[in-house]
Amino acid sequence: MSVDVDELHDGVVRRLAGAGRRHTSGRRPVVAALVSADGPATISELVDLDVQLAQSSVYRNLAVLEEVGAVTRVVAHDDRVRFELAEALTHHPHHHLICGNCGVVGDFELAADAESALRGALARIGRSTRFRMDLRRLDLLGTCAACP
Amino acid sequence: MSVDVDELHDGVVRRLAGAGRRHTSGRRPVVAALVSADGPATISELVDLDVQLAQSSVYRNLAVLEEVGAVTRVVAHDDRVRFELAEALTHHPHHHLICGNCGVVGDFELAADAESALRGALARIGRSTRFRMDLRRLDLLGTCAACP
DNA sequence: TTTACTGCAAAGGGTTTGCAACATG
DNA sequence: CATGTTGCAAACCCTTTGCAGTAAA
Repeated sequence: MSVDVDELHDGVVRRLAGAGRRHTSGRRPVVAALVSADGPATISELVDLDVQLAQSSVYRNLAVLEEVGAVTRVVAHDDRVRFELAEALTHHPHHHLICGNCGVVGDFELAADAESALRGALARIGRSTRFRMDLRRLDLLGTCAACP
Repeated sequence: MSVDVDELHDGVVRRLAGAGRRHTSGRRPVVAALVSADGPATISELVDLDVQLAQSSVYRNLAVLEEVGAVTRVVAHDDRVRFELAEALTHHPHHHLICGNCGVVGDFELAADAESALRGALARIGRSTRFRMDLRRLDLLGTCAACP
């Protein structure tokens, strides 16, 4: 991921501090793992990366980091929840491609014109429904290369 | 839902029979509940509709109905899984609007031109990624009318 | 020094499964 | 009648919570 890691780290610290939370030895590796992950990571993946960390702490830290706006919860397949760094920190707006078979999640970006066209269409949809559309999430289901 | 219920029912029976499964008293009410539901229903909603049914049977029947292509699993919020009748039976292609706050799910359709434009864009995305895009699912996250 | 945070283990809650009885084709 | 199906209850698995000790600011 081509992100300035230090700047990203500062962003996390700033957000934590702003909410009266601390930047601890248990949070740091979680963020680091999310930085190096090439897509939304499951909790068990994060736990496995650092056996030192207690599962419960990872759960709690992800909750805090989400609360603070540093990470985003990604709902993909039916089983596990996944997390990724918030776009506010990565400056990499993207959407998700979900494999309907195995549940793996990938990221993709839309070209600027496609993105704005889509946003326009969605805004119209939002007006005609009982939903306020903000395109906070656009997930697509397909089949990944590894699946039949 | 403006669907020919008898035809739909026949479709379910046909699919079950084709897979060597039986159309039973436990499956019928599940399908009926999905027909009357105005959107993807959670399993607990389905169980509550007919207290006669054992939870485990509802789970198993939904799995069978999905296997047979009669119902579709909808992944929405982080907690509960939802199910809806397969489009092959309802002939009502649609996408989903998910409330990012409370998790409620609504359906929506795209105008034909918007739909085909979107499909074109997605086909291009699929080619540039490791995914085979088939637009089997297009879920959008917004905020429902009932949430702040 | 205050109080957020951590680890451990136990509790929760939705989903799955084993098994014996039952019902469908 | 052969075998798919059902109910019940126990087993599972991921996630959450209580608590006492620890460590950030």
